[in-house]
Amino acid sequence: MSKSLTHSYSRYSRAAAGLLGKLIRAARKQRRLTAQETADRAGISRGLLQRIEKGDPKCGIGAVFEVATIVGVQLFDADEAALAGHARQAEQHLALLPKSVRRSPRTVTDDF
Amino acid sequence: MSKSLTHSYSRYSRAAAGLLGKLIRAARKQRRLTAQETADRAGISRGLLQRIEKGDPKCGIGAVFEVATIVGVQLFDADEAALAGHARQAEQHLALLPKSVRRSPRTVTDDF
DNA sequence: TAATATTGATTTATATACAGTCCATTAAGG
DNA sequence: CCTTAATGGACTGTATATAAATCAATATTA
Repeated sequence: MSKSLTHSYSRYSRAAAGLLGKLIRAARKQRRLTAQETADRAGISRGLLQRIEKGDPKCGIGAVFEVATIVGVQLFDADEAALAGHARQAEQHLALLPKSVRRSPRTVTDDF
Repeated sequence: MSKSLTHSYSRYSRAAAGLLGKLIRAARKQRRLTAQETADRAGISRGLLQRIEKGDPKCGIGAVFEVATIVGVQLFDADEAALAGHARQAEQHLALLPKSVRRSPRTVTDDF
């Protein structure tokens, strides 16, 4: 079954993916890297790189991050150390919250 | 063909995906959203949400962004306006660069 | 503690992401 | 210019991402 994913992403998500693609493309050009060379280094195909730069939301996030790193686009702060720090922080914070969530029958609206 | 993707992501990419997952999970708990409810709103399955929160790099970036938005994790600055601005900027910048890159036979090293 | 909801994990079937290839077009640089 | 490389599409086959369903374990609230 599965309805072939009629589902479309929110404007924000599409904008975010598109922006990231453009940033990657600009960064790649700045570094004067060929699409092929960049793809090779990222371990992906040139076709996938095209989709990433075009902002295709269906691209794997790992591949996108990989390319972003290679061309010098940093999504979060900076180095791995910072990343690890963030992760630890997120986890500690998590520890203070209940491990599962019991929802009271409340209605919520999506607005973004 | 296709070697079943022996390729593994760089430490940074894996860390970034993992961090994002943890941030999403923490944010979801803070908002007291059920996994099921969050998945429903994002238009994805609960299983995929689990993988996203676990930091699986193979998850589609669109799905990840969608969930991130829903639970209130902003990757870039803030609102769509800012996003559009960034995109415009990235594009203008791009316009100043050569449309294709001609590489001089130069060797480069990956170090991240 | 009892009752119930949430989670984590696993399994299966199907849609599709991706690699690989080819071709036409465009653009760089001699 | 002319040559050659880079890019943008399109197409195909295969691996796999994803939805859906189920079950056991865990956590929450009454």
